[in-house]
Amino acid sequence: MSTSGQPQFRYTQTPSKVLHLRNLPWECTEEELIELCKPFGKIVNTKCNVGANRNQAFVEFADLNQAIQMVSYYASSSEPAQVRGKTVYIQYSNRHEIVNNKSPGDVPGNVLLVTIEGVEAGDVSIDVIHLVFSAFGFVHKIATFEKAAGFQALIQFTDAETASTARVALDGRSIPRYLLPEHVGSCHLRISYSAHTDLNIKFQSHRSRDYTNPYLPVNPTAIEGPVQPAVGPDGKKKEPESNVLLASVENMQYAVTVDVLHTVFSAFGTVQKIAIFEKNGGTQALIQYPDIATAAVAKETLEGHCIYDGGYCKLHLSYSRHTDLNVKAYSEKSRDYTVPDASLLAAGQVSSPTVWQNPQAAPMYSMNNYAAVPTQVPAGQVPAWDPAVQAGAAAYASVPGTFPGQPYPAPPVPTYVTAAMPVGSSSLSQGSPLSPGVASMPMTRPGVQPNLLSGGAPPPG
DNA sequence: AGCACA
Repeated sequence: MSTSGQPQFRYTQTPSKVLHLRNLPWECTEEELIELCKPFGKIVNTKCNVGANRNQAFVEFADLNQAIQMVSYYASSSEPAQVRGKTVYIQYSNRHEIVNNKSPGDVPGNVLLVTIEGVEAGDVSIDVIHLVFSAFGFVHKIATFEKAAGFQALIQFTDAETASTARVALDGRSIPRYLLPEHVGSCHLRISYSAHTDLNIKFQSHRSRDYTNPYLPVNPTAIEGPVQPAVGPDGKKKEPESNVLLASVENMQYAVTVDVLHTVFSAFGTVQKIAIFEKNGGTQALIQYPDIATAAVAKETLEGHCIYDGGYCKLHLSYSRHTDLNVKAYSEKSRDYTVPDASLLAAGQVSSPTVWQNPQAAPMYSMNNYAAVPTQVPAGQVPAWDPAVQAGAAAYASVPGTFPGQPYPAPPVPTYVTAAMPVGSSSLSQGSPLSPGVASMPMTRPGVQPNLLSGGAPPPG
């Protein structure tokens, strides 16, 4: 029994720089946590929304005495520690440092990632989002998209302070009912920070806005409506043509790289951009041509054909909804051949480990949100053929413009297969012919000759 | 209201 008047705890009471806080409101943000604790000392780390109910948190002070100050203060205070009116219980943690803190979404920035729970994309208009967030400061840009996590929006403010204010005020709150369709029940906002600092908005559309640039063109495809209008004149379902092709790769026994795709699709004209991504367990790619006509020819010619003999890497092509991909100029999974000094980029980025950004941000854009969002291709494995990539990159520096509008191509032969490479028939050979590294790159087994488009025309010669 | 994550 106790006669000391001090509360007895089942858990250790050894003082620690780290305090364990319980009974927090589940909406409690790091900012609120810091507000509560910083009068007692310098906070070097936090971890909030911990536990099944997300109602616990840890705060680490720079100095043990500061933690003791806080515990002592509230031990004798008549006013309990409170967050949002809830009494918060504070004790020493049984650990002495916070480890593994700070998921990327906790790192403050001027762009917020807002997840709107319990709604579909059509339920909350971009204007409503704009209205709600404009209460805290000038909203520069908004990009919205749908992910497995739900309907999400990136909101760009002027600075991290404004973003933080909005986050503190709105995280865990709901958009007012009168701004929503009647059928929407609750719609809580979950807000974290994005790693982005400046969104790349290409069009004003139902899914993205740039309020700093009223003259930004309206996207003719995006304005049509939510998803896939795709009805032909006869009322039959028909995907609208596009200069961007969506390729899905079936039976992918061999690596289908940006370089391979570039070689294959360049047979029909200038390939401007390529992005590779995973979807539903399969590999897909977006290939951007300058115009629909070129894309149409490529689509008709390549559909159902295989990149390699033996039925490997069979291509299925459709038109993408995108018209202009927003991809990294040079990454493992994407290429922008319209960037003038792609070779410099390549040289710089291939050797730079900082190419990959915030891994948490990546999944949100990794599927097919290339149009409205600064694309981050998910960090993949280091390619086994990395040296070949660099060799290939060198070759590609001369690629833009090397197929000047060649509208109806020669039969697509495997330009990267040494035996079949139409040297001299393509300006690819000028100055920097495809290196042996590129030529052999797709081969994972020496016994199998990549033979583009089996069933197509035989290679010349 | 009672100790994270790997």
